[in-house]
Amino acid sequence: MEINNLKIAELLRKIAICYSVLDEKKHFFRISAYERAADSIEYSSKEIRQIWKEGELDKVAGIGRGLSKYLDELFRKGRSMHFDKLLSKVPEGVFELMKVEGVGPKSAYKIIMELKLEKKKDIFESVEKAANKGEIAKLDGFGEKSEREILKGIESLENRKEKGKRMLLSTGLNLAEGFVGFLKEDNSVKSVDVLGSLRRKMSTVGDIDISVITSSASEVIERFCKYNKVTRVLDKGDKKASVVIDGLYRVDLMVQDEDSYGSLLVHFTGSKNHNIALREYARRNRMSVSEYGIKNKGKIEKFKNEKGFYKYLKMEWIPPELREDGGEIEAALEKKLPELVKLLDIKGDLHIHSNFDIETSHDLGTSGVGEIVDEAVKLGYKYIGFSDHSPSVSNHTQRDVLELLKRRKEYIDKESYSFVKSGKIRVFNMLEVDIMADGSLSINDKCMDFLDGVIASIHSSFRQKRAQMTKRVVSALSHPRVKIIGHPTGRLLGEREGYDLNWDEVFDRAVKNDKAIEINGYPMRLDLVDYLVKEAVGKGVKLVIGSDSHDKWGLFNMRYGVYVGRRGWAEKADILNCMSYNKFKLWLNS
DNA sequence: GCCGTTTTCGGCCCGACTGTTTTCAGTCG
Repeated sequence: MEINNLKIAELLRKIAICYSVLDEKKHFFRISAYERAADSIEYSSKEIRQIWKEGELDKVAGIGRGLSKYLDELFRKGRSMHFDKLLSKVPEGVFELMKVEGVGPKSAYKIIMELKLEKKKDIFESVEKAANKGEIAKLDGFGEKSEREILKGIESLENRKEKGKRMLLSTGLNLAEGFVGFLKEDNSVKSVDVLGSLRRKMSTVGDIDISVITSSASEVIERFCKYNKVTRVLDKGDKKASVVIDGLYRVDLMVQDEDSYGSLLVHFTGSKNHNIALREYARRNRMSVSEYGIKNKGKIEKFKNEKGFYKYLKMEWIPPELREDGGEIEAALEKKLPELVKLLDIKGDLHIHSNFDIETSHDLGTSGVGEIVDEAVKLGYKYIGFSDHSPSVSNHTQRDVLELLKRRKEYIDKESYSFVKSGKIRVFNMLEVDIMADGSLSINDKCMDFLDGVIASIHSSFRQKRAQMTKRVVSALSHPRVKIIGHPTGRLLGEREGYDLNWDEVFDRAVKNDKAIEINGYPMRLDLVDYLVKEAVGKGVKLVIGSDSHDKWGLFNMRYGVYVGRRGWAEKADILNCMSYNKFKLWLNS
């Protein structure tokens, strides 16, 4: 397995931990340099190894001469003397034990070294044993309470079947909605907002952040901790509280007065790197930023809303989805932020599966064409496309396929007749065709001629090498009847990593052949991935957002696709299904 | 260890909460 960005980021974080264990004071800034380099690499849209091959390592943000040298050695020899030397000083169990809530590098190191657990295989079991004997409470700086908290932390970690698993954006938004409703029942609550990665609409989120304006903070914090899903209270203070819900997910509450609420919104919407970049910018201009306001010449300037906050820093208001320190601060200063695509800009949905049995080997939808069209009309769409999976290759001749397609078209026409006739909506007869292992397509040209448009997607042979995968996608992009590449990385969040393609080649071909790349809004896919959307937009690639719905409610997933587009800096003009019916049809037929 | 509309040297984001303390260290976001 070749070393990838995530692994490099993990390694650098481990090195940072080594430094803080060994002598945090001495290495204070070195530690944050390693952490920032790790973040930068983890969120890089390109593999760092590739960048190294091209000799551009020192152009990556957060990587300078020192890290370039170590990474160069790592890539050439598979290991770096410098990293290995540091790692050898800190037992592996330290990194494991740090997964426990409230246990950081110092505590983990101290427990393991003082109790001589460095050679133990199951560190959690060994620490549990020691804690039950009261050995941890005896250590300097620990007590009975912290011993109990560590035991609780290990227990809750082991209750979680998959440790550290992030939740889907859709799951997080739904859970947060429950909390918001509950908090709003309190009369003293003036306003509730969902912040953090949920507000930035990241495709997966690790926790839920909620903020409240209230006249009685302690009452609201009490109420928050008593919500029926809360299984554990982690922290509870005057201004904030943290709980675990369903034994799985962390929820943080922040309380603030109305006067400083704008600063709080900025602070807890983040991301961390956006905040750091904001503060560095403020510092360069002799100001200081916190969740209470902006300190200028010894006086704190307060802000009721975010617009005022950013304006004071001479910036445009930055949409939450862009707050990732990906150039948004520079753009906001120059007043050149993009006008991001909105859900209301979407005129049609082209990726919809019906329940018409077309004898496919993949999953069928569960709603009929009639009820789906009805729902689409209610959503205000001007056009939709039915894109069922193509019939299975092994069980059908191409003549069978054409026959099935004809029957399906009759069914679609009949079911949508009244809607189309009344002029409410137009319907495209499309298909989601498989890109086979050799790059050919699962139906022949004659069948494709029968359709209004083709989405081509990979549904098999996911483990091919990068070059072969790229060849498959590029050959589909070169087929005259294929207009859209569906869910281009094939990832399934929490289940399957996406395949890596040579994106430069794919995007260049898409532009050259006037094809579109799909942003799939199915919550588990959200694919094309946001940072690749940004790359694509930068190269002028046309995009289509599709819900990939398998029933009429699935049409609502369009919003998640739009969020991904927004995170990728996409404007209305980048998304083809923001065009009118006539323009879209013209493109489809071109 | 990184980085430059004050700087190739001398800075480096800010604050809450907890536990074990007797003024603070560790952890977290």
